[in-house]
Amino acid sequence: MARVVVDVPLAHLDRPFDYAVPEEMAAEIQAGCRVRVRFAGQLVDGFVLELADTSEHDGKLAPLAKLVSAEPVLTPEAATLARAVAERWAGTLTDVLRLAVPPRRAAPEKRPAAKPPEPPEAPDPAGFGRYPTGPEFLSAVAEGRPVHAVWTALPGEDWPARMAELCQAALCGGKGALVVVPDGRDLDRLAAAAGERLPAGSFVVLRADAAPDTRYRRFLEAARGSAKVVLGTRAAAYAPVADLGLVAIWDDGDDLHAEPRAPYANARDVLVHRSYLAGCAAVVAATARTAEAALLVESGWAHELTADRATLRAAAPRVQALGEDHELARDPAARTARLPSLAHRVARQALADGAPVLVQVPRSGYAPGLSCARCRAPARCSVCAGPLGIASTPGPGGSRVPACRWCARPAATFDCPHCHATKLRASVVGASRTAEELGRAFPGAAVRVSGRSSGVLPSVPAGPALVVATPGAEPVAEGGYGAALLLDSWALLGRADLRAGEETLRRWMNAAALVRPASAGGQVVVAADAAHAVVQALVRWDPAWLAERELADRRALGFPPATRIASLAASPAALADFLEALRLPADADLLGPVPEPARPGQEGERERYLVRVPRNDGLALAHALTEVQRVRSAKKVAEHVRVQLDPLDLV
DNA sequence: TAAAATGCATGT
DNA sequence: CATGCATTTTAC
Repeated sequence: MARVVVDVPLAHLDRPFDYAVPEEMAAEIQAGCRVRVRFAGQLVDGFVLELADTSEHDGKLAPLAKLVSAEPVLTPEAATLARAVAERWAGTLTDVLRLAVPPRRAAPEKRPAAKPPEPPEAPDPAGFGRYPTGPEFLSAVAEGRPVHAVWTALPGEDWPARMAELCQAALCGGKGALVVVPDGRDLDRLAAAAGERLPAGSFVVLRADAAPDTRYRRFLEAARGSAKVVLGTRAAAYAPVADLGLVAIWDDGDDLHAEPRAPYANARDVLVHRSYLAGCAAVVAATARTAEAALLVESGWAHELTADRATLRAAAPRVQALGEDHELARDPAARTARLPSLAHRVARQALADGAPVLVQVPRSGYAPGLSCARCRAPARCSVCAGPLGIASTPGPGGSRVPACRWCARPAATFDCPHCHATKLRASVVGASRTAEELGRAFPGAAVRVSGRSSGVLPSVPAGPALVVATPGAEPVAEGGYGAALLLDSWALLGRADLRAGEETLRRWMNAAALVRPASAGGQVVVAADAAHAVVQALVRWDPAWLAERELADRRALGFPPATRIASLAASPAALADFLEALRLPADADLLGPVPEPARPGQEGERERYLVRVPRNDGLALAHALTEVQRVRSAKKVAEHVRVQLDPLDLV
């Protein structure tokens, strides 16, 4: 008898069904195999969850229609994890399994399983030598102890190397390891570092954009245990890893870690839960720190893996806020680019030292620019002459106040210096336009652009050049940047988002971490008001302080991670019906409804409710939501209600 | 897409 | 109120 999870999307059928195992399959079949079964008349795909002698079902069992493959691709550990994720995020096991197991390909299965390479030597503890508890942590991982850390990487840290050393520690102790990073570029760096430290064939790289055969082949190498280290992007959080000893995530605040498909689980939370199920070590790592990571520390689940202040001072660049320096550069060339004088001085000095300069600018489209409605000249800040822009999302009260993208000062009124018109119009100013302007401010300097539209550069060589990049697309500079100008203060003011402060510091620090230490002349200029807490956190290089503050603020406001919030989105009628059936936990608050912005492919009015419960009632809330989805699915209600737990876009 | 359950018109 | 046929529902 085989217990099978069938690939149907209906919530009320999200449970195992028992099938008889025909004689001819009995020898080959095992838990984790793909099968096809006749289900309500149709042939559907499924996975064998387990083989058992007796069935709870009291009708007669239908036989399995086909054993698709004898390869056990859904390991018991992955099945348990997927079930837990479905439960916690009020989704179905089937939805999670679609992320967890890549589509089958016949060719890679024919290749014989390779023998796992011999374990490597223990890693050099010097890599983590700058963190007081680093070498100790590394040996705990090697000994297979379930230690948990929030690792705050030093600026300039070669984090791929450190992650590879953690994997090396797990391997030398006979264990496997799993590291999840936000994007393909980070994965390339991590894979290169792993290649230098881990035996050939001991690790695989799982990426969503790989060819289907490649993807399945690498997945099989992990499932068969021939590669005991898995490096990948968010879906790799579910990858099978033999003898899992360590899970790790890099830059947990990056929203690429949030899965956009149901049930919308976040890679950090999946890995934290996985480390609990597997009883293994866990590392939540970043240059900055999220409120969620701060809670892991505060609750005692993780200890801090951080350097002391003296080490930090030696590694960090000098950071200055634009502050009261409103003065435009005296240099005539700089005046045409209208760069604040401090930023201009710092950049010029770095270029003169023969070093590249990083300029972080807002993502185009994220914040459209503004120009004079009459003469179409770009609108400038009256204080620092930076470009004016308008928030892509309305601020508090629904207002859309134009503000400076460099110094973040709001521009309540506009008086065009050329034609004295007072009306503004939207215009698109991308990174390339900024690059052009900057090129004129620094004649002779090479200008390179790295962004989504122009292409993301993985790295730039040493030598004087201006490197204009959007957040998350900053190339690594050989030898480090001499300076960085952070002109993306937009996120601070332009977003009413709950995570705006934390996200701003994350972007700034990820860019500033690529700059040389102050002792080697490294300088950072941030175009924002020095009085702001986020700016202070950057100047003092104290991400833990800001994260604790953020956590306290969210506790005061009743937002995650201090609470758990579910978002329910659908038409008003469907929501009324859903809420009618919903049996909320006792301490739940219902907030809303608010209008939901229309999305492509959706018609009709949509709105959204939020349901808030104390953190400890999160599972009870998820269960209540799942129950309603089951009832609606069984009643064949046509309209789907989108349920998201702890969504990132809370306001 | 197969079997079972249910609905419904028809004839006694 | 059986009977036969069509439609809907179930789901192993």
